[in-house]
Amino acid sequence: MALPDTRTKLLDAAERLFAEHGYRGTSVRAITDLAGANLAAVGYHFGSKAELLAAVARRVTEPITAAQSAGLDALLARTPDPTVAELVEAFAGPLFDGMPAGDESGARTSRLIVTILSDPAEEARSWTGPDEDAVGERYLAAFAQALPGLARQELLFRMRGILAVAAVDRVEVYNQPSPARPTATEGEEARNWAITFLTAAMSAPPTRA
Amino acid sequence: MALPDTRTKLLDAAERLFAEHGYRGTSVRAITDLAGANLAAVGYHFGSKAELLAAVARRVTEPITAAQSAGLDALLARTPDPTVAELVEAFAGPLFDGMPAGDESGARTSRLIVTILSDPAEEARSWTGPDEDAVGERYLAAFAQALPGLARQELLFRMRGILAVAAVDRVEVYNQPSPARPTATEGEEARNWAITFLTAAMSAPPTRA
DNA sequence: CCACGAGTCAAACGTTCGTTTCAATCGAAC
DNA sequence: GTTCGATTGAAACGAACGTTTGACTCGTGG
Repeated sequence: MALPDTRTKLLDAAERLFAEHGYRGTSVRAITDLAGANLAAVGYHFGSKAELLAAVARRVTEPITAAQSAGLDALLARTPDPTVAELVEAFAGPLFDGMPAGDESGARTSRLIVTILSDPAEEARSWTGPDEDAVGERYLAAFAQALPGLARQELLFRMRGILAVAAVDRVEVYNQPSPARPTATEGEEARNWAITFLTAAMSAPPTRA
Repeated sequence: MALPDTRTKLLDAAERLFAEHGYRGTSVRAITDLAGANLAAVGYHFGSKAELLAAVARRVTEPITAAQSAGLDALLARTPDPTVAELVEAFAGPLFDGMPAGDESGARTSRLIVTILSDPAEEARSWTGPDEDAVGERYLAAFAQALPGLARQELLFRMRGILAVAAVDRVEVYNQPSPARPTATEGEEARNWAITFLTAAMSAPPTRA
């Protein structure tokens, strides 16, 4: 691990390039060049470009999903009835925490999320695994308990809204030229703004039919 | 206009295919095939694939921007101090109205918006023109008046949140297989949910520093 | 000392891409 | 009836793509 092996270097390079230029906009040659590896290394270690994307997506989303799950565990251990604000913090927080702003890796991570989430390439679709689904279901139940009277469909809509804000927000930030990038404190600020924004949104009374 | 000319047929085909498969995932050949035109027609009428995308983006965003602008005009004509709810309705409403759900064109439009908004292709960047910027500035001022005490930066963050929810929401809907697509009443429902969600979010008190 | 398997390498494969070329076509103006 | 500009047609261009191949390197176990 001191010296990253070729497989890890490929994952790093692919993560960065997929985040910057999308799946289709990134060539295998660009990945292997950045990784300092041979062109055939992708085929050897991952089988194909699409499987490399899947591996990258797994590596990026796993810690976020784990943090969301652990956050809900900690919350429920403290109280059986978490507030909406607490749930939003636990659910949306990790979506921003993967991003130590100031470091490029943060914006890269979020950029990758939205890229994968919205990439029209067939290979990028249905990237969520059973883990993501399970965590989503748990939060869905917790939010339903904290928001009685809200129809399941509308609740689903609102949880998608959380993902939308968390993911898309950083796109334009990332696209800005380097000097305009957010500093570390600005990144923290954005996180707090998002929590405020989303807590209020989630707490809204049900829409009258 | 009864018989659409080649140029219009190319715009229609490109809009649909860009929305479904993204800029890079759509070949010029696929566009001309769907339009029933010759391969060289894109080069002749638009110069290049990138300029065709710009023309499509312009055609899609223009009516939305116009509706947002007219909505703000109507609002300000009625009262000098619109509420946050009224502003959200006027700003976010047109983002959903371009989408007569049940018809495919709606989902296509929103899909195209998020595709263009988040497409990592350089050609798809900086697609906003002076019109979009001007409307955004006017709403920014109106929201600032309705939300005194909110820092400009946080207000900008929240307005990006509106775009995020309006655009991303429909991505997963569109990706679902046909039978699961929303019906017309479901589309109306989503619009109302979004207004509720976003009005509450925009009305949140400023984040404490 | 040798044999073996994992990993790397340069090279080439066939395909698809955006664009360009130039001849053919067509309707309207003269 | 002919000329002319606008448009369309078939074909080809070079470049870039993902993938595959087969030889080579090298540390390790027999």
